[in-house]
Amino acid sequence: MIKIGDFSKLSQVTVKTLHHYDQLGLLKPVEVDRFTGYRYYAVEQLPRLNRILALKDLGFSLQQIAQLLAGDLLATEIRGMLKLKQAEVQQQVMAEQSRLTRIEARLRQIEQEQGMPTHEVVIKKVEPVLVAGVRDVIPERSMITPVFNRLFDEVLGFVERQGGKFAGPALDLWYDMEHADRDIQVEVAAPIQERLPENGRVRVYELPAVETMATVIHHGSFDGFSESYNAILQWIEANGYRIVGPNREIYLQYDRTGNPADYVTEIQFPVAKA
Amino acid sequence: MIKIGDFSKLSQVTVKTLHHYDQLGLLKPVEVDRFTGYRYYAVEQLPRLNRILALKDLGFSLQQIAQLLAGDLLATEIRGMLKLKQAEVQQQVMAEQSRLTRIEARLRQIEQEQGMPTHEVVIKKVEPVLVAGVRDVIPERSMITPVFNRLFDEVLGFVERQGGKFAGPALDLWYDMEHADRDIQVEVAAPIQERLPENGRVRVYELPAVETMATVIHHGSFDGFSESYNAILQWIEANGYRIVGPNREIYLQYDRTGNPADYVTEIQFPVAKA
DNA sequence: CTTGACTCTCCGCTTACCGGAGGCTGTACC
DNA sequence: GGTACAGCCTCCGGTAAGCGGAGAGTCAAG
Repeated sequence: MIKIGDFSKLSQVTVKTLHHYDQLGLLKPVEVDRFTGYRYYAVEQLPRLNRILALKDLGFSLQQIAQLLAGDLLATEIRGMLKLKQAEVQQQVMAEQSRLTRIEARLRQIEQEQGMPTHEVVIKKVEPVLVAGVRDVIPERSMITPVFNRLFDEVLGFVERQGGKFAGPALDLWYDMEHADRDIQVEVAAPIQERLPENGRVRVYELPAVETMATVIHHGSFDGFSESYNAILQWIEANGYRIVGPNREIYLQYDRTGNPADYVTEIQFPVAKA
Repeated sequence: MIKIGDFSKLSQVTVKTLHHYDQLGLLKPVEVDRFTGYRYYAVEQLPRLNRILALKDLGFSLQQIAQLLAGDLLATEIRGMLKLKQAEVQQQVMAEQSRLTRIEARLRQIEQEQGMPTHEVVIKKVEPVLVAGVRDVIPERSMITPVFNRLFDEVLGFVERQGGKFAGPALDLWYDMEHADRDIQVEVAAPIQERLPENGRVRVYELPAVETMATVIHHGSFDGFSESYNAILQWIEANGYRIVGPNREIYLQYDRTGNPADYVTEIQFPVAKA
């Protein structure tokens, strides 16, 4: 029977920690003086303490260790907890490694640009959206703006005539993944609250959810779009993703008659780990 | 100017988190209604929020992000923080991988033994200890106990005669790393509080510190020692360590006239990552 | 005007302890 | 036997990054 300080020295575990384990019931002293409250341990308790430390080292929480040490678990249950933990740690390792990749990419970027990059790419999950959309083909690049304006008017007019309600900013999709210069497949769409009957060229359907969407915010006129596109495409390349669907542009702030410097657009690319 | 809920939907960041960032000063709403306290955000704030998320993804704390975004850092300082973070994450990855190794070892052990292993190996750091020690050679295995008894008497008698004070349990060291059967080099030592003059065969010196010591607690008579030795040696092997010095045995609880079932001994092997 | 969806602040909770305050206790030394 | 002083006790608060909920006030639509 030794005092907590000596037990602490033997086991290399702080007194605070021993207090904590006592409180949790993980490792109770063999005796507690009823008058002074002093805790007395036995060296025979070292194996249990070591077991606690070993399990902690494997990544288990003290709660789980309490279960594991309670002794009322079957070998298969213990095996199950270990398997689970193994999977968790493997996840963790992969996450850290992709973090490393991103840090390296950022370091390279800093060398080049002498400062923090201006375009931040964020991975997010996108929910499905009910939209009214019109698809069309743009014959050549110079026609993009006029065609888009026409398509927006078409879709917005449709929703208005059908008495539908807008539910969020308008967006477009580029089905042409090869970046062709002519005959570009595009779609313009407006999120709506409730399903409307289709009419003419306008289709009403649900834009699919995307589990991993790489996104970047473009701030300012459309002239600078290519910069943002470069940034996100480079990021996708550098972080080992590949594009797996049409990209979207979401017009978070856009007014055809307003100041282009105030425009805010989100560019989205559905991606997956290469 | 949009309300927090809409900003939350746009950015996929919970309202709670936005509250938190506001409080920390990381991302203040462009306007707060002075009467209602309602927060109003602008879509132009999305880039900053995205930058926060990106840095968080790299593993930075919100405090560090606040610094990074304050803008009063030089490019070299930013680079330094990234380099540091990179090293940290690399450490982390290695730690997780060795954790995986340990989990696998434990799983194999469970398959074999149908339950939790009985000997827990723990890595610890050992401080230097001032000891009085006697070195000797044991001609053959059967002589271990008598020789040890004699050496213990020799050391303990020396300390007593010199008026020294014991500072912790007695221990021995096995210099013979090849596990020879005859002419085994051993040392028996007693920790003492203050330096004493050497005398006869007894040397007084400091046992070196060991950064990574693999240890296991053996509970019971010395007959079962080989089991504990097997356990720790297997563990060292399975976890990619190698032995880098003489192993020690520390007699935490030992009384030559007591019940051997109560003995508690700690076996220590200095190791390093292979 | 009412309802229901939002929003506010404040409080407590999470993990595995650490640090410190204020107050006993044990022991070594004179 | 007295007195330091180290050791021990309990209780409280803090850590990072929010989550959950209570209770109260606010906004927009019908």
